[in-house]
Amino acid sequence: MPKITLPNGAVKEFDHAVSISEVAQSIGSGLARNCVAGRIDGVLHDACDLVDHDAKVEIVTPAEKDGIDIIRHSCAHLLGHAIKELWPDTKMAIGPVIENGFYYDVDLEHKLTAEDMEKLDAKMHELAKTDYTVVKEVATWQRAYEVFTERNEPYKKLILEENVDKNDHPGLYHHLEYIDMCRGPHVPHMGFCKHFKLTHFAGAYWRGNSKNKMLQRIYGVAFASKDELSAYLKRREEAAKRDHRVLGKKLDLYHFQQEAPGMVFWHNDGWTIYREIENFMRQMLHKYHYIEVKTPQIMDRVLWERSGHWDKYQENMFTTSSENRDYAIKPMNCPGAIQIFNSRTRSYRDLPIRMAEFGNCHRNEPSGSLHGLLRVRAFEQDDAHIFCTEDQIMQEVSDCIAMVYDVYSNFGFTKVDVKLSTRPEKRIGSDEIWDKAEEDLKQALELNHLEYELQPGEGAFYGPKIEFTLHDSLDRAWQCGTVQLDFSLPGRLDAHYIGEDNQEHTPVMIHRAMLGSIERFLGVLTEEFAGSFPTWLAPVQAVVMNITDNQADYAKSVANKLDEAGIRVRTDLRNDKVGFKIREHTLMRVPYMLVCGDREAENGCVAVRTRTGEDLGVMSVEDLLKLINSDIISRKIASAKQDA
RNA sequence: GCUGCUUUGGCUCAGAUGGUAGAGCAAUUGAUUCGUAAUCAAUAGGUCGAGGGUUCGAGUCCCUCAGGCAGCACCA
Repeated sequence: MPKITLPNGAVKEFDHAVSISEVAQSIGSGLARNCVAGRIDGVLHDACDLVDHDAKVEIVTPAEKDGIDIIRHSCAHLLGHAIKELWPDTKMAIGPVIENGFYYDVDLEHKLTAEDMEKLDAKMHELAKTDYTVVKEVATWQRAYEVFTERNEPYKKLILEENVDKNDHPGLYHHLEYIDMCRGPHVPHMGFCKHFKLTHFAGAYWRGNSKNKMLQRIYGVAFASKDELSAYLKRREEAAKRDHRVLGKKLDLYHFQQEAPGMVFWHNDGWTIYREIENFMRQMLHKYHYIEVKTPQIMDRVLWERSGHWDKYQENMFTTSSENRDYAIKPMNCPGAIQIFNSRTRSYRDLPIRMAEFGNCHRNEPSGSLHGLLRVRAFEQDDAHIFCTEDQIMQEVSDCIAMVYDVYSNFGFTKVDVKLSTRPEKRIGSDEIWDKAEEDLKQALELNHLEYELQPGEGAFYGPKIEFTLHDSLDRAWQCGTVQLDFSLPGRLDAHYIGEDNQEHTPVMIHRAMLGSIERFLGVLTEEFAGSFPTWLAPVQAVVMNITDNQADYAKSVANKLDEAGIRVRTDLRNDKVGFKIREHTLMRVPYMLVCGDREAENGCVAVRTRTGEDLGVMSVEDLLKLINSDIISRKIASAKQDA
């Protein structure tokens, strides 16, 4: 006699155990039609699952996140159903839900092609259209094993053997002829799975391990409605236009070429932004009381052996040799910083020492990992190493975090993910110091009121770390800022200071970057602004243009005034229509376009138009300067974030 | 690095079934001097990522290498 409490507080009594779909039916036929699954006392269940005790029951529909995710999950099954019809010898691995969609990893001799994707997509739609009922079977381990033995599904059997307890009751979902194993829940019938699209194929290792066989991964997106699906696809298209690799070419910022894979040729305009970012960071270094140093690009291999990098990262280091000595091109700056620390005797009174370096690093990253500016082989870190005592960790880390947000806010970033990675299994240092270090990082995060994701076991072997992640236009995450504690390197490289007790102590080293690498940061920034850099960063801040040759000299004089005032200004005196020039510089995202016609020349004024198409009217050069300078000083970002 | 795809003039792209390359934009030149997202015309410019091979003949088929793209793996 279950008594069922609904979300609105209403209570329904039944004289028998009822399924969730029956509960939905008892509320209304409309809700029943939309019932994808349900929650019994907060736990997700299939619509066919029975409620046999007093419980709170909620009906899950496609209107909520769980509902649409269930549809996505069922789409993965649908994919399995369809692919087995087209290629019966396909071996199914795993098919989970991901953001906006799903994928399925399959093992199939035949290499799937673009045409195959269309065929598969069509087959899935065809099957879903019949709105067949999905039948859930709660099986025994044995039964499931037999099913997949009979169906020749070695990966499903492996999952059973390695991941499922023999006393468990795995769910078998029958999609007509096709059977998949899943915790569920799944849709009760396939009519829910209408608005999906297969998007691409890629390789993926079984169990995510590169030692294992590579399977074919089939990606798809799915939504509750046709509109949501097409809106999503449209968004993707728009996002692709903001790709920093596309914009980098269009805006003439930089280029890559075959002879230097993963290394940037910065053009004037890109390099201008780069330098502005550096300048800004130097101001921040001053504000947060850092000193700045510069260390050699190449150092003897012995140093890298001592630091431990040779052992661990040899494969990824560029090397060179001369006169029978082996050198490594630095992949990071810490050993260099320690040499400076070690260059004289340090007292506890000197600590903390905050030693910044715009360090150029080279890492021989795997070819397949290179990605525009976001993953390169040569880059400049806005690096710093803080040498401090254990007691100072908390304060220093907290200051670093505050600085990260100070820095990011100047660039207008709103979506910053924070992660805390704690002790891995293989590590150095005592548990006591790890306890303290992790606690310090945690407290520092909390002190700064940050929500963060805990990543247990993901820390470096030498210490825990905080990561700050930014996102590109397709929402791929890129680690930029980081604050890492290091209990290893100072000791390995003989860093020490004299303590209050007149004894030698090893300092703790905090390794920290705000932007990460200027290259990556600039890449993310380009996508964030869709190329419309705020005025303080814009490579060209204003273009002065004439209407006819009559005003050429006047236009030049205006440009000169701006130039003398430190504005990055260019002239466009070409014999072309203003409309043409406006269009061109708008596409180049120049913040201010200044038109000089006879009227302006007579009055010593300019007509001002912004890249967003706004007409600011006619004003004096002095007023214009005030306007531009206020943008620059405030690092104004409004109106910059427009679509590409 | 792995799997798949891809690589044609500065850029973006066409070039079924193999018979020695086309367009738009940009560029150059000329005309036009015309007030806020593209004035008109003409000209020039590729041997098709590199190297092999098959063929009477290859941008077009095969192999090797390199770059790029998507994802996986990696990311001090």
